[in-house]
Amino acid sequence: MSPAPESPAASPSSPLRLSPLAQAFVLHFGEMGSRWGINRTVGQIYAMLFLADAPRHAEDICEALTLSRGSVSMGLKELASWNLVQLRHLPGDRRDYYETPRDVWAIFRTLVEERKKREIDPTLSMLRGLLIDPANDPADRYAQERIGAMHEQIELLTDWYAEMRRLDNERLLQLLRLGERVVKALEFKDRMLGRGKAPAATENDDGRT
Amino acid sequence: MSPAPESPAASPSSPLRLSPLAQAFVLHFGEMGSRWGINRTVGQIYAMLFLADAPRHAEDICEALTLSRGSVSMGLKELASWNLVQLRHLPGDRRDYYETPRDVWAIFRTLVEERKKREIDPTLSMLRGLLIDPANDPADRYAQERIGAMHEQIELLTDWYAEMRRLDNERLLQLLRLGERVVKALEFKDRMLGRGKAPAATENDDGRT
DNA sequence: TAAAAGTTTCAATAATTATTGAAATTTCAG
DNA sequence: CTGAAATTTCAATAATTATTGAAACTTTTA
Repeated sequence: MSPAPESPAASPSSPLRLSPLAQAFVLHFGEMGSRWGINRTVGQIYAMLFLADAPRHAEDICEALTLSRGSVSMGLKELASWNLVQLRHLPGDRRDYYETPRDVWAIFRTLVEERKKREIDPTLSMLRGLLIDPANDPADRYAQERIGAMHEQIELLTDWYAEMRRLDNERLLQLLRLGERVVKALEFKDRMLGRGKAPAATENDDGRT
Repeated sequence: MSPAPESPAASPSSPLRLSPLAQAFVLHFGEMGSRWGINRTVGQIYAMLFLADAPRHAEDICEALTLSRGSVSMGLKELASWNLVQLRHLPGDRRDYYETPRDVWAIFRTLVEERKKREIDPTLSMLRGLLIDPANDPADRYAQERIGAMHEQIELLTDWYAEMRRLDNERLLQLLRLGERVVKALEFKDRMLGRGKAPAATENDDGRT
């Protein structure tokens, strides 16, 4: 038994302490948070819920991560806005319980979708706006070309993404596993069409002229 | 004419003022910076260089964006660490000039590569570390399963990415344009193999039980 | 309808991150 | 070498963002 002298009969069933494994996982997510565009609190809450074998309520989270009630509430709100947590209710308990989707594919899809919404879509519409602006100064020809090229590229990618999004998990998996063979097929087709393109190994990318 | 009473003969050839088009573009990149994990200064410097029809030196950037010399130096250093700017030199001028790669595909590749390095690789090795840790408490069985699932998924994606990275621009383009047809082929193959999977349209994703 | 149990908000404050500009450093021509 | 022209560093400060916790709010039950 661990002789932890904490409020003895405080919470009937909550696992106040995280295992060392969970602890390490949670801390990493907290640290990475800033690189992923979320804050430490949000990263930790997500990590904890991801590992939990059952939905958790806010008080559980406060205790396990030693965060204030307010922080947890805001963190959960943010995770909800990312569609990364779902609300659950237990019979005979009116507290809000939270869990993360258990399907890692679903999580991945959600992340990509949300990042697209926040990081790409606004830029895409800004670019469109600039390109159709009637106040087109011919002196800006070069800049307009550059903006057009950027717009075209992003649109190509988002169109492809829209296509891929329609696939279910199983087909997406098939496609990923096909990876190498898709490349081979393209190279073959290319050769058949007579284009003598080189094998395109790890491209020489250094800055020399 | 705009009667801007600024140092009349200050810099001989530098285009101090950005056009309204460039201005809008630069401001947007500054604002989006925080969502992309860079700061406003860095976003603005990149945007300005992206639109420039020739390499620019630091002083140019200071004037065009009204930033301090120090900020610009640090911003350029950061962009260099992302491989998003290249150093250039003009004959008879010992100042450092900077430009962005003009190929939008190269930029895209660089961005993906760098984000992977910073946002995914560290997590992947952390997960590996946790999974092979000899101090495996059997009580953590569920958490270990979850961590394993996450690791597997990320590895699947990074392996696929490694495959795709080997393609040259032209083949990547082909692949993107193929998008829809790849899906069709998979669906067809599936049907031939007797699996009666439904058409898998925009998945029903709402949180109801 | 009131009390209880829970959740959210938000102003204050802590912590972090960005920016400046003066000083140190580097580079190169003479 | 020396001095001028450029770049970089870094301590100070400004700006932003995260976190807390008390008060306001909501929902449910008695």
